[in-house]
Amino acid sequence: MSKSTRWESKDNESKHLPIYQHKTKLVQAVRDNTFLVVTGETGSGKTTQLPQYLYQAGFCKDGKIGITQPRRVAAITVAQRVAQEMQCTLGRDVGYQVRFDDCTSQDTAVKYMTDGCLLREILADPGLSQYSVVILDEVHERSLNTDILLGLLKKIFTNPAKATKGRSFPLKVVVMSATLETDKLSAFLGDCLVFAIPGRTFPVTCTFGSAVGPKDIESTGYVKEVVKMALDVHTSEMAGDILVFLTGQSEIERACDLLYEKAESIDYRYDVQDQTVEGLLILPLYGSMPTDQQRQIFQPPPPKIRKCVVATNIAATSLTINGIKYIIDSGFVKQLNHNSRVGMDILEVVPISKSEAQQRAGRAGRTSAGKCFRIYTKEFWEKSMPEYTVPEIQRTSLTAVILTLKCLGVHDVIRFPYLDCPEERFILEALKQLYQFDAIDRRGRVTRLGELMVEFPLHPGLTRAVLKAASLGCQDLLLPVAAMLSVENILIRPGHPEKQKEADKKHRGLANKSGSMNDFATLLSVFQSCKSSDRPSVWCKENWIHWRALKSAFSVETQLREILLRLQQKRDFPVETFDGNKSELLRRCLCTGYFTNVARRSVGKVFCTMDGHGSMVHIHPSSSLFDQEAELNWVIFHDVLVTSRVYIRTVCPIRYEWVKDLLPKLHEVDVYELSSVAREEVTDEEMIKWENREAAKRQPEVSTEDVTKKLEKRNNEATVSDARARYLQRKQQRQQSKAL
DNA sequence: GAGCACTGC
Repeated sequence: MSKSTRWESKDNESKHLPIYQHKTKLVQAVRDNTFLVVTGETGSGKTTQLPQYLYQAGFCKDGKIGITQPRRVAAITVAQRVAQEMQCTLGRDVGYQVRFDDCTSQDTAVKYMTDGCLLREILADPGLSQYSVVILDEVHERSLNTDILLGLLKKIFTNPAKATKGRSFPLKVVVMSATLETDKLSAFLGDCLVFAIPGRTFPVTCTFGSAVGPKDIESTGYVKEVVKMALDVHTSEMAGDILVFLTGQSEIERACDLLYEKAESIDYRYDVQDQTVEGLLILPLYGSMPTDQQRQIFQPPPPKIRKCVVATNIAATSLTINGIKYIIDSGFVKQLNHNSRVGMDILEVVPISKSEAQQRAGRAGRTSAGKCFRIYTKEFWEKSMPEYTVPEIQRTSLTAVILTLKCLGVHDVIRFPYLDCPEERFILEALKQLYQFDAIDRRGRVTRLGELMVEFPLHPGLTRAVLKAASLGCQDLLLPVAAMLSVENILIRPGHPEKQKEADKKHRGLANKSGSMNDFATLLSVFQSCKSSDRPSVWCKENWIHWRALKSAFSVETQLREILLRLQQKRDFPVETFDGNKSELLRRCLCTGYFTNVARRSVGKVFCTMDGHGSMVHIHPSSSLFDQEAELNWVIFHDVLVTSRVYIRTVCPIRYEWVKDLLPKLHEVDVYELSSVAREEVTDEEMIKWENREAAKRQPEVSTEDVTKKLEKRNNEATVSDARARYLQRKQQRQQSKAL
């Protein structure tokens, strides 16, 4: 008996899914078209069923079916469910692949994976020769990797030679999305067929409030307002759990405190149609919360108790809580925006988009009809909320992505088919940075170093430092540091002042233990101390270190080490010797990747960045260099944090001589010249002309003193001061509301 | 003198 008939005969609930009646037509549509857009809201069954239909229809005869997801858990859980439905062992016919966890085999025909994994696969096999069907799921979420995949798949078919290279059967591409902007998707893919499948969710009625209007974008009054609304719902609505959307940990904790206070003072004994609600169970939920505490959220509440979860956006897509009937929407979210004018990422509280508001509301209609209470006015909805969230590709630093594209042979990264084009200056900034890191040459072609760099799942600067260390034979110094910098924050700083003091003291102890006033060295020391400890989790607890984060740093370090080993086994891996002072080795390696993040002491405690923006920055108080006056004139830093000031974090003192030869590179390239190079293959003659012109333009040697002075004159760009001003305003409001 | 959401390789 063939496998497919075995599955066909299996009568289960999948036959009752909305997608089931469209099975034949859907399979035919995939057969007849190269591109197909499938839309359907949650509950349509498209993610679990379509791959099975295609399998049964024989699409796996020549190749695999690959389905991408933006999140790891989704890839894993969906694969588990499909394996169960197909009655096969997970990892055989049906499997999944995510970072650190490859559950596939030679036989795997239906493979769920994260979008990042497929992107990595394309790097090794640009024609995706192993696949007969590629399905991109959750495309409406517009994750960076999914957007890039979408462009790459479109591009494959604009070049028929590439599309058929290495394969004897056609590649089919299915793009799955919620019913948003489907016309745009179809148009992008050459007006391809759109197949709509009805969803299976329950209606959610939405009401607007009166608390937050268009003028209140800067207000923090919404914390109080959501609390009031939650209590209203609790005392006047039928049984069913509440989910409140706020923006961050501290707000959530404040809201929970207020809820406890107020809930005790009201009479919440209430009867509605025999369903008695006697109490309220208040649960915070945010990403950095310990995992076991997060698990509590999923427990059904005790009888006659109503659950009220106060969460960040983590509850919008990543975690699904059963039994939610009421949503309270603050209308705000914390969003990381890259600003190319100042070369900084700024985390800001902004109004959500209308589509995001609908997504939040939808969380109330998964098991029965629900209600969504928006605390903002209809006017706020109309005037302050954008239609759609700006896709990640338009608000993030593109350095790593552009390198990936270049390595895939996409020379013209400006005219690459983006569903939504990033601003040109974002692309130019990325090119400039890649040039500064020697990942591409002046003609925009990937260098040998760039080819090595693309293999690492790290920021290119950090990768460059790792590669430098590897060529000097001291990778053991850099690999742990790179791993520690690419996981969640390692040092825990609790909310209570007493515990804060204790944690700070421990952290200062760890910094001193590392022997040098250097935050990177502290990270290395923490990594090594914990690794050699008998009971690492206990050690972490004692030292206020985030054990979950450190564990993932261990995995990252192992992965980086494996990648490096693989690259070193190839023939021409660079080897260098170091004739300086051994104690400087770590810092010297860091300089090769962080010379774009150099700051020089200006006046007093103020430092000035040397990246061409000349931003005024302060050392963050969590740094071991905070308040260290002596001899500290030049530093490199890992990142920037804009709050009440512009702070640099994870800092390390350096000597000017170490970056002297690298710094001119920061001012060498005119991005607009680079843009013309980016657009087209340039002939040798043109290149020579261009280089001559550049050389003529290049100014005579300028001393760094002059550069600094010039830069200090310029204020930080408006966006940074705006962000600071908004931050200060919020802070002031918080203090006022506390005083009241 | 400290106020950072979420996701991914």
